[in-house]
Amino acid sequence: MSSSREKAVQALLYGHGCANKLKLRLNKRKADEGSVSSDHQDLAKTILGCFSDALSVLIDSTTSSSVDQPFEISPTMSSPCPPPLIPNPRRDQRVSPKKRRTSNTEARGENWRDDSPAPIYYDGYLWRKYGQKKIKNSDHQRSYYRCAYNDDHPYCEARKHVQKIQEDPPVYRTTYFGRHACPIHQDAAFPVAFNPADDSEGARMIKFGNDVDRENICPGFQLLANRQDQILKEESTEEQLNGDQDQDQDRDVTENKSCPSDLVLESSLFLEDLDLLDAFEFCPFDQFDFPGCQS
DNA sequence: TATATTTGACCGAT
DNA sequence: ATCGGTCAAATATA
Repeated sequence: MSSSREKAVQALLYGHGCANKLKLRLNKRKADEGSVSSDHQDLAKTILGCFSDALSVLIDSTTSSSVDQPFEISPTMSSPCPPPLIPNPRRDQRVSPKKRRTSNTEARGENWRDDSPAPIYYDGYLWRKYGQKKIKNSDHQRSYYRCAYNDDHPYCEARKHVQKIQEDPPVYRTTYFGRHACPIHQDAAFPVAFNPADDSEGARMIKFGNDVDRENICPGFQLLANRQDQILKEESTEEQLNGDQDQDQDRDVTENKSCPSDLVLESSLFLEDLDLLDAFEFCPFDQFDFPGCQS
């Protein structure tokens, strides 16, 4: 994918997350106060739909030449390499590879799952792809990623799988396994509430914390992260006080009983802090493009 | 040259 | 026997 298209997708993903957040806020306000006009709700819904449509168009046009290849916005954007013409004889001499993990998701420590119209590019962690596999009864391949710092810190067992599970609108499921044990990530910003207890209660929390490296790369990130953390805490408290309606909505997101496109990007960065971003002259889109931040 | 991705093979779980 | 997760050489890219 070209760089400009990549940036367009990133911007759309950000916009989609913002629109989604706005819609949820309006829904919640209506439930709480009943004072939200249906016009505003419709407007938010329309905006959300526009972002979804635009993403669908871009993603479709990106993947049309390689149907089974997941849509990737990878930092290095490598092109697919052709299959080797000659099998490597040394593969037969391989000695005792690592034992594979069980396929049981609980035993493997599945922590969190997220469905989105495009693979999550930026979730706060750095990942390295180590495999891709055709999955039975699925038209699409599953990509396997592990923590990019796993080479230096083999005890960090964090992994994630990404697979397209629905065609129209496109839905990509990202499943996270294990816990980051590498020093770089275990105290890092983002993503997931890795506490299974939280997950069982329908938590879709993104945890923002300290991340010195990212702050160094993108000035203003820490301020944003701290603010996001505060917002999430407030929302967490609000949700506990909320009625059944919101709880049911959360449960649907977590259990993936239904994954409407207007809910799948709940894990994206939140947006009502655009004023905050302006205040620090921090381009919200730069968060997806660290090389750009560095320049 | 260093680094990341691709992809067929390997192998444990079912 | 089949499936899915991982390995690691080959390859692509910066």
